[in-house]
Amino acid sequence: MANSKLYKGSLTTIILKLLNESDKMYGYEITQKVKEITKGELKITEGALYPALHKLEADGLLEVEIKKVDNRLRKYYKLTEKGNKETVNKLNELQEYIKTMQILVNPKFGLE
Amino acid sequence: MANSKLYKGSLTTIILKLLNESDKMYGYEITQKVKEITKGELKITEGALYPALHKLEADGLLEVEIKKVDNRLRKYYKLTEKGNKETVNKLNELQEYIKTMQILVNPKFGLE
DNA sequence: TATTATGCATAAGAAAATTATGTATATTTG
DNA sequence: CAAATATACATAATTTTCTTATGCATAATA
Repeated sequence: MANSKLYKGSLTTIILKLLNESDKMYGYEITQKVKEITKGELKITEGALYPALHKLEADGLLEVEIKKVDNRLRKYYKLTEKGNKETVNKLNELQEYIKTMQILVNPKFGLE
Repeated sequence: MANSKLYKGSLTTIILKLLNESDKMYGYEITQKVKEITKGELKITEGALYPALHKLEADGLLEVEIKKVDNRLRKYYKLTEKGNKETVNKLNELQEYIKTMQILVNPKFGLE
């Protein structure tokens, strides 16, 4: 995923947020979008992405629509209502995480 | 560790940073310090902490000094020179991670 | 024509955590 | 004073999440 292990656990948050912005996306599109936005910093591997998408679908956060484009299959994913709520949760957790880590790592943040 | 999975992968960074500030600490002290600083937000479990400390020691980032206090053992850990360098790396990686995630999650950050 | 890009998927293994124990002493509380 | 909690270490089984390695198939490019 990247040179740092910190990304472990954040894939779901990334997927949900991208779908929250883009209405619907397919797997390969997600990998390209992330690569583009992060200027190559972050590359989502298929081995991580597809199982993650399947789990989100199984959990009822995503729904799928299969389309054939240029004779190739695309599985478009979009957020369900439950998925929308979970996106909000995940984004809040990310902000919490960042705040907590900054307190731990930069003690000056804790005082003010 | 916390209600969010995002902390996965950040334990090493936390340990190194705390030792970087405090010169030397023992395991239990680390768990208490983290709980205190984060006001209970983050609780380091022993099952995660001790193996992590042992790995850092095996990798030559920490060195140990055992002391008996009040008839109980304490294993004090402190950073080696290698550990100091790795601390800098880990903190840089954390800043990079935060920056990247903010770009992904808050598109406005990407434009400036 | 061979490689790269597009598009999906899974399986084996590694890494890092959780959860559940285990041992032992010191202190506090009912 | 007995029981519970705090201090202090440790490991083992399991789970989660990722990497690495494949596999299949079509389209576009070199």
